[in-house]
Amino acid sequence: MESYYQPGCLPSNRIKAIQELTEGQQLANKLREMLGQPEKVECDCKSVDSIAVQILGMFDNTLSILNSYSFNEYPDILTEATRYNTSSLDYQKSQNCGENAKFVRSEKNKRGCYKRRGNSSTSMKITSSLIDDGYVWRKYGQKAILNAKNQRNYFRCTHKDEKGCRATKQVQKTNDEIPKYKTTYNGYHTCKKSHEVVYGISDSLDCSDNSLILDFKTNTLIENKQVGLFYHSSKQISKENFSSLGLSQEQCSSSDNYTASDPFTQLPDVPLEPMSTISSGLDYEDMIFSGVFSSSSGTQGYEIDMFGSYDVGDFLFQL
DNA sequence: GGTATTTGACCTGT
DNA sequence: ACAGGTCAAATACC
Repeated sequence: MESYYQPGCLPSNRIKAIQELTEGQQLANKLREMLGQPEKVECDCKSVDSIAVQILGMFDNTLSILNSYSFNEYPDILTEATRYNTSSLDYQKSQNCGENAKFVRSEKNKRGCYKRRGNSSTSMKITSSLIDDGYVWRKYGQKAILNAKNQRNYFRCTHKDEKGCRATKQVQKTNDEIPKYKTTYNGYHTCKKSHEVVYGISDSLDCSDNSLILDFKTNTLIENKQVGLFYHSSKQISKENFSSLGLSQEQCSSSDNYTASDPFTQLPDVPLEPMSTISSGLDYEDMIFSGVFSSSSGTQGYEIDMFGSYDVGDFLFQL
C-alpha cells in the first residue's frame, strides 16, 4: 500500500492537496513575518488580509480535495477500475450500488452524480433587497423548499470551468411580508488575483472601517479594525455584476433607482437599492446567530453577515 | 453560434 | 422515504 505514495506514484489530487498545503504554509510564514512588524501591518493591512484569505482558500481547497475521496482507497479503486476496464468513478458508483445497481452511465453522462460539499466554509447574508457582491454568478438550479413560499436559487461562480473556482451561493426570498433575500455562500473564490477580493460578500476590510464584530464566543464587540485583517477589502460594485443576480444588462444600465424583475420567485418586483444606499446597519437584537457577526453602525436597511470562525493560535479566522 | 437559463433527473444525507 | 443540492439536456437569448 505504501508503494502508492512513492514520488511519482501519488494520485494527482493528493499532489494537489500537498501543493495547496505547502503554498499555505509559505503564506502563513509570510503572514507571521508581516505580523511581527506592526508598523508594516498598519500601512499594508490589505495585503495582510489578502494573504490570510488566500490561506483560508487553500484550507478550503485542500478540504474539498480530501473530502472528494479517501486517499487510502483511491489506488485500490484505480486498480480495480482498470481491472474492470471502466472509469474509476463508474467503478465507485457500481461499488456503492452493489450488484443490482442500475445501469452505470459513462462519467460524462452521469447526471446528478456529484460529491456534496461537506466542510466547505459558508457564510450567510440577509438583505432587504438584491445586492451585488462583486462576482459573476451563473445560475445552475432552483428548487422548491419545504415550508418556503419561494424557490431557492443556486448559483456557481462563472469561472468554475476556466479557473476551477468552487464558490457557490444560494439565494432565497423569505416568506416575510416584506421579503428579504437570504444568500448563503459556500467556499472561497479562487478565481481572483491575490490583491483582489477573494471571499464572497463580506465587505469590511477597509482599515478605516469602524464597524463592529460581535464575537458570540466571548460575547464581546470588537472593532472591525482589529479583526478586519482577516477580511477582504471592500470593493466597488460594477454594473455587470448584477447579472449574477439574474438581472439583464438593460436592467442594470443605471446604477440609480432601478427596479429589478425578481429572478427568484416570480413575485412582484422588488426595488433594488443602489449599493451606496445599502448601509450595513442593523439592530443587534435581530442577531441570534452563532459564530461571528459583522455589522456596521448605520440605520438604513439591514445586512447580515454570518460567519463560522476558526481559532488558529491567537488568530480568529472567520469563515 | 455562443452563452446563459430553465427544468427534470438523479444523487447524497438524514 | 424525503428534502435538498447538483448535473446536464433542452431552450432562450443576444
